[in-house]
Amino acid sequence: MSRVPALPPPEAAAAATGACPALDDFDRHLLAFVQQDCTLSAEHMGAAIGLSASAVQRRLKRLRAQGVIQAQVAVLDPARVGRGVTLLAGLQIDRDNYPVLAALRPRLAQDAAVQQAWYVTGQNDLMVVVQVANMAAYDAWCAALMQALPQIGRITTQVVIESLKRGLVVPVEAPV
Amino acid sequence: MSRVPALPPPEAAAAATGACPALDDFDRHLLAFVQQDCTLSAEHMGAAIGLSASAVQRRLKRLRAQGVIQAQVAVLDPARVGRGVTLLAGLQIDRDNYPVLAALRPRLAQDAAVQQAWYVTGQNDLMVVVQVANMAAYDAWCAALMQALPQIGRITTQVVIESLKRGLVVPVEAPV
DNA sequence: GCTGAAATGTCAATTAC
DNA sequence: GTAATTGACATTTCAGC
Repeated sequence: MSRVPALPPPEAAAAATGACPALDDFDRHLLAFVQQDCTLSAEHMGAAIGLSASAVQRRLKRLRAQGVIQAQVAVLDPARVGRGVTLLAGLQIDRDNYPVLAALRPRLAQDAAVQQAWYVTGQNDLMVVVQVANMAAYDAWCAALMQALPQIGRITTQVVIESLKRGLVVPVEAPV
Repeated sequence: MSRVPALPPPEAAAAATGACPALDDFDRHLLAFVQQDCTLSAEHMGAAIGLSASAVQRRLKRLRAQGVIQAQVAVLDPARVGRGVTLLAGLQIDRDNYPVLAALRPRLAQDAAVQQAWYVTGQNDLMVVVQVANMAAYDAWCAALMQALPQIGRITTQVVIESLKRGLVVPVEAPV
């Protein structure tokens, strides 16, 4: 009759309500896996943590639907596609021109050279990671940005000599 | 005998040699696709750019083998896994202690809170993107780092108020 | 002690590689 | 052609009455 005793779902019930994304240990293990390699088969991951392939698929589907998994993407080597130069641009906005931040948002989003952008506290108002082919391209990028948005008072540049760590991996530990 | 006329590989032959990764328009289109969503089927992408599914799979396999595609990963929402606070830490190393950079490299690589790290020019020697649960955790992170490596003269912190753009997408345009 | 919801595992069928 | 994903169904566990 019974072949395998169904394993007890700890707080899985609460997670399925949809509202509160309470992740259990299975979820955390799966998230750790797919953050490193999302091409692993459900069977492979399930065998590693003690779940069937179907259960793994269901959980990943739920995590995608809940927005915990935002996307599954390929990471390229920038140098191999002709964008080997990375820079960190610190943007300072004049005190009286803070509304320009609203205009900056769509511009940064559409700008292919902009890889990441944060609105921050401190010396700069915005920090932008820019990926270009060479310094001339960066110079042109700065010129175009400052011409389009004169409210930008200053751009402080930090040239990346070497990228020591690159990724969007977020640690998924137990909530203690 | 022959059923389907072998499709003309433009500079694919040169690329397949392994040495020179000359990307053609098909490759660039595929890279643009998979950077946004690597779960798209080969058939879907092939139909969009005029290639068979098999051809798409061959090209993607080659791009992975060449290292153009470094990885395929899931991107998580940091807030949904309890790491909603992002900071940019600027590390300054004392002039006489530059060898500490060698010790920093493995430490940053193993530190789960460190998402990205660049060795840069300018005011700071290193810029580090740190992802933590709250400011207390960041304080502890700084304390641990400075205790482990006293050669770090100063850590300048920029707190991320809002992430305007997040990703590792690299534009893949024609070489021109 | 019984009933209902939720999650798992197994199997078959579809799809993609 | 092979492997993996998807959907359907029976079974088990837990919460509530």
